[in-house]
Amino acid sequence: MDETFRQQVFEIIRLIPLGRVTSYGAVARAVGYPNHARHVGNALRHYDEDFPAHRVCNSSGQITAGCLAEFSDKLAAEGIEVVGNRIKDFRKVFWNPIEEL
DNA sequence: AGCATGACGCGGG
DNA sequence: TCCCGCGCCATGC
Repeated sequence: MDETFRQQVFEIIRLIPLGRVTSYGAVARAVGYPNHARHVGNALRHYDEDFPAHRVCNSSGQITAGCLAEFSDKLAAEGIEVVGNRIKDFRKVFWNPIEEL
């Protein structure tokens, strides 16, 4: 994917409010690429210290295996509980980028 | 050009 | 809800 795609993905994710989360697919739709959820994930393979990548999970509220430990800690620090690899009350804390445009 | 892969999504059963 | 299959699409070999 091109650089602008990544820029927009990062931009949207920075907008996620503290204590809320969203999904790869939702971000993809928000930047105008409805069928590129996988690429959103790819764009997130590297990010800065302060970047809230932990606020992004799949459409069913599950955290990807490799980042489980790190993400659940950060999420817990923001008041979001993680049970197993799943975000508790996902529907409640879900933030939809589209509705915020 | 063909095939596998991946921080994914969705509809069915 | 869980599990599965299929769709999706850039990338790399």
